[in-house]
Amino acid sequence: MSQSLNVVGSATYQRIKRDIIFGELAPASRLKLDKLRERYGASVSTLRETLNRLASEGFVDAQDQRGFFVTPTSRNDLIEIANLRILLECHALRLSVEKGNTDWEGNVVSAYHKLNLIENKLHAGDESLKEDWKRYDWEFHLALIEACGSRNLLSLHSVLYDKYLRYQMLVLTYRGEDAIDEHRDIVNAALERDVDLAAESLRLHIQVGLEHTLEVLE
Amino acid sequence: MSQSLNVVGSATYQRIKRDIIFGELAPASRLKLDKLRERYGASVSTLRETLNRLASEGFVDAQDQRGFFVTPTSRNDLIEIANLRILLECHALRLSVEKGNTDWEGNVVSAYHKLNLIENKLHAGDESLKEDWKRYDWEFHLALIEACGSRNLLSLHSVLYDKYLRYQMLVLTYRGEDAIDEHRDIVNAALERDVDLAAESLRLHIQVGLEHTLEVLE
DNA sequence: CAGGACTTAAGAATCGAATATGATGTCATA
DNA sequence: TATGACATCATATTCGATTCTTAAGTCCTG
Repeated sequence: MSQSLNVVGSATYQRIKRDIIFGELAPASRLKLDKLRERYGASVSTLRETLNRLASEGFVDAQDQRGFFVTPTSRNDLIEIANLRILLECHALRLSVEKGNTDWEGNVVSAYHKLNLIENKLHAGDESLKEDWKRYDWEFHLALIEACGSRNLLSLHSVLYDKYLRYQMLVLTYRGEDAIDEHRDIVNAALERDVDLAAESLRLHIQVGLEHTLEVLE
Repeated sequence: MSQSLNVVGSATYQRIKRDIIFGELAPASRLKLDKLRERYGASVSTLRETLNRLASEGFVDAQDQRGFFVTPTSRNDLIEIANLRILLECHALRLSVEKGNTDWEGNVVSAYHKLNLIENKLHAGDESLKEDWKRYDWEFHLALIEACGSRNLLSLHSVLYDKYLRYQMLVLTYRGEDAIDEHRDIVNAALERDVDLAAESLRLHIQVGLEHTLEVLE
């Protein structure tokens, strides 16, 4: 979303955020400025800008005079995140399906196609594609709701998506054919402009994903 | 919400945010680091931390190599904000009305009572109470949804509330008896545990407020 | 007069040093 | 031995100076 686009700054922002989402910076672990300076090659000031930003998005915990920590994970937090994602994403999908024009349909079909290719490969056992899968899944879900007409809604949603993604990355398992089927159901309903069915399919998709993640999560 | 509580930092954060919401830093105006340093007595680094934070909350626009600007306002943005507030706050209210215990009821009654006192004074023409009114209105709306059981939801909501508030402050007018009545309807329905009616009353309250603001806005 | 290259000034981005704070360990005293 | 004062250290916070980028003039040339 709204990049604070400079050179060192936005680069470290991207990298730290990515490392948190992909679990390379473990939940609840401490983020010492000096260590981060080594690791990311940026000065304390730049790092602090980044960390403050991530703190307000909820990926980092800022504690008074005690520094920064990766936001801890919990089952309860995951449930909250998933439910909020359902609330926002289904709402956005409804609007999008109502308003979407030809370009929107094209983007949805294209994103779905690309996601499908990757998912079939993943299903065939190629584990090296996790990073790609993440990108295509994101682009698919985004394409679906992009015609909702609310920048603010899309912006809130993107943060939620990333938070949810962190939990998925934590458990690391791929759901396989089920996810493929669910995606298909959503696309079909969306393209047929069946608002209710599309929203319900999406809700189910997230719900099932949540349950799956909760199960695997220790 | 989640304070990055230090001394200089959090103080300037609070002050700048307040100044944006209350219109003392006008929409779309440029935020030069030097000027801000004079005005808030903090160094560039500290200011940049603050501004980055406000940027990720959406109160400030950060443009690559061109600095910071107060996020501009627009009718369309206002509409988006109001609709999102309806979506999140009504959802939270439903949960809260379902789950709220005795303490919750007590807080709601208390917050409502205090808001009522202020609103009657405002209605009687005492304009000096704007800052107080803001606080009590916030505490009222928060009390209602506080038992929703989702920290994440409350956190998203609080940002939205503030964004909406900025528009209210922009038009400066007080809606009078109508608002008083609307608040009463919400409380009554909430205390009677009529989930649907409470949510609908709240939706109406925000909707009417939106239309009022849109009308006055230029 | 129009358009482009050069110069200059304003301001943003970045940095490492200086300061302040909280955590930890040590010692004296009851 | 338990407790509290004190010193020490690790680390967060804050700052102003330095470097880099962009925007605005200015001048030269066709």
